[in-house]
Amino acid sequence: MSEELAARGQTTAAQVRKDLSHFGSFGKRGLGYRVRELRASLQRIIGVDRPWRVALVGAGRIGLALFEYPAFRARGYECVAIVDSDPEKIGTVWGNLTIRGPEEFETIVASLDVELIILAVPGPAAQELAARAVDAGVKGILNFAPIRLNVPPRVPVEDVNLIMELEALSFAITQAQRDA
Amino acid sequence: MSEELAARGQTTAAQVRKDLSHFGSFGKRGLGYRVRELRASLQRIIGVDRPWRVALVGAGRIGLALFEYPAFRARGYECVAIVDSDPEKIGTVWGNLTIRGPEEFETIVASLDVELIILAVPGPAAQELAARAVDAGVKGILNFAPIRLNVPPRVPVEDVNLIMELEALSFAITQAQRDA
DNA sequence: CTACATTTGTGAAGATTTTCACAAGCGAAG
DNA sequence: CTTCGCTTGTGAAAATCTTCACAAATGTAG
Repeated sequence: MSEELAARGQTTAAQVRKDLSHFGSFGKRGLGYRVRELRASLQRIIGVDRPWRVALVGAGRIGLALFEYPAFRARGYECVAIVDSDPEKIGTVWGNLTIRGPEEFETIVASLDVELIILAVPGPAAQELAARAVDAGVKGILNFAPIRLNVPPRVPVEDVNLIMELEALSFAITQAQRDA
Repeated sequence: MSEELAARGQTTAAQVRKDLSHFGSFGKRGLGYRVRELRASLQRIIGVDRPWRVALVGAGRIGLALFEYPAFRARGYECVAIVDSDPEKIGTVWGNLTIRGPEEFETIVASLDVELIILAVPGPAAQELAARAVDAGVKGILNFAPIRLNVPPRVPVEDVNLIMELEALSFAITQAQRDA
């Protein structure tokens, strides 16, 4: 069973068991893990056993792509607001939401109880919006802007930097060719 | 100087120096690093001292967002072809490129010398297209499909899984609250 | 109830990564 | 030419992570 999980996760059985042991004991010796139970336990540990309220900040191409990505909602991330600074876009309707202006940002976060933001704005605007989000009570940021956000350590930030991903590929390929 | 680089990279001076030492000696003791030189050396090591030819596979929202992202071209990643399976899209023009059908995929890769693909198609289609890309000579894959691609180890794959990034945020927040 | 076949959970060993701390080298100043 | 202040490059130590290997459980069969 831990063997099977290891194969799926591209790791080893011992690693799976050790990792799980950091959070508790989930299996039965001689038997394995009961899948539904393990799944539920892990969901609780990760914190995805309840929905999360998300605001999309930046209604550009990336913002749109994310907004339309059905897996988000399916996994419990519910987009409750969209903010953009482009006057052309403010007032536009996407799905069931109307795009709001940045001056309403704090109000929106507070009134809709936004916990996470997806920050998909150009680099220069990102830092200020991140700071305002944190002040307004946002608890985490998924950052697509190619800058390192300066926020208090209690607010986790996940950076998505596609350029760096491509560079990692370039490096791996270059390296492999050098060895050959 | 290594201090400054460390601050920027959210790490320590010793780490910066140790990391660099794996590839050679770039600074001058007592002096620091000459920025232009170091930069050029690193670009050569990473393999971004020359352009890379990229094909976009999947012309959905994500594909479009990436295609329009100016930083790609600016960093030397040149999109030379777009492939999609939707008959509605085939023949459509994006920028300077016409969207091609998947039956032309191998021909395109060979004739245009595609080295990397950005795989932005729904999960079920991804594995087959990845395999075909590898057979056609593609050297690396940036994968947006939420599956683990099965390709030979000589072909590096970088996965971008936005759900997992959000889950990492959920976990960090949940964990922090538990500690408090 | 006992022996057996399993598979987890986990200390201990081994491997890797990070940090420490300092010698080696460099330019400047005298 | 020598001394001094500074910063890199790097062995050694410390910390962390991964693998190993086996005792502790658990169900099954006799």
